[in-house]
Amino acid sequence: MIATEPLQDASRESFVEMLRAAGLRTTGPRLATLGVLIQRPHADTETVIRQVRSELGTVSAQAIYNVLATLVQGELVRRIEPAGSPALYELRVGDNHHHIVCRLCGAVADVDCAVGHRPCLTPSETHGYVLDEAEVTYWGYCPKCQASRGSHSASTTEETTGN
Amino acid sequence: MIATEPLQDASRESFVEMLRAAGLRTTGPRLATLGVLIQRPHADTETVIRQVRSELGTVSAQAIYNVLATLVQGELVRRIEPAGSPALYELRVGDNHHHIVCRLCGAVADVDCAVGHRPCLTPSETHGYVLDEAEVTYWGYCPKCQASRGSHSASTTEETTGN
DNA sequence: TTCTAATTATGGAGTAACTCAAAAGATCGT
DNA sequence: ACGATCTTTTGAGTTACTCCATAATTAGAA
Repeated sequence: MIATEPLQDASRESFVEMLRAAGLRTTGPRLATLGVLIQRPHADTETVIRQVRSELGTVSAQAIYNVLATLVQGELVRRIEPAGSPALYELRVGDNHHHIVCRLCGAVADVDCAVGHRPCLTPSETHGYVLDEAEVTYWGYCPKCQASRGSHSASTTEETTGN
Repeated sequence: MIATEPLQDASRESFVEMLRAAGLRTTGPRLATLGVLIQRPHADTETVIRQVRSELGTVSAQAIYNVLATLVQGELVRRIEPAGSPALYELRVGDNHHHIVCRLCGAVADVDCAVGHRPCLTPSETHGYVLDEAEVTYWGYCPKCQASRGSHSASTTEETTGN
């Protein structure tokens, strides 16, 4: 499942459109990165690098850092950074959804936000701050880690994420 | 305001008690760290190191990393890690309060949680996860950064935090 | 109070996850 | 196809840690 994904090919057209709509040039690393993120929501940088390389051959890590930063800035990609985890990236943007993170293996799952737009919650006291977003991170144990409780056998398998 | 703070001396007794209650030995770096955190909620490691040194003289950075980790484990201190920021530490534990973070300067303020115990929110769909905490981070602009909008003059002054 | 066992601090090395900058290369409007 | 502009490469540098072996300190027993 490394060369010529049908899924990728099918999405390629829309990726090009997405990039153009954001005023960005279409380059190999950008298309490949979008392809990885469609297949692996919540991928970290290292996963994106590995997957993009398996598709395109040699690509510098710096290029991927640039691509991800550009896509985030262009609002095609959202970056999250749960405590203790490196940055994770996802294609789902604009719906202000939230995340559940497993304390043991770091697996991430999406949770729809009941409100759906930012900020979905507002505190009673804002200390003079002007708020535009409420980010909610739920912490707990994923199904797999619940099974192997006590024997803390983390990091061997993941769940909803695909690192 | 560097040597012999009255505040510190007043709190010293209760710090000793806190440590003993958690089954921890009372050492200089630990007492000094607690002292710093009472004066500067949301201090980062580097701030704690600097302040502890100004009080005790030479203390290794590693010692402070150890102290902070120990205090967090003993539940005397809470560690938060807003995206884009190094770890921050605070003495307020056990009330499940939340935080407002300034997008420009990183200043952090506390927000009381209406519910007050964990988890204060529960999502509709948990994907099989067992949840024990809902962490809310509000993002926005602190009063000082609102004043200097557009001219992005961040990082010069802080607000509620004291880095 | 002194000793001993366990814990804690030091110093030095090492790592992950980035960021910065200059030069070579690719993209796209014309 | 051309050239201005944007991307990628290459390589160095930074931050915020973590790991380890050794030395120092502490708490509680004798």
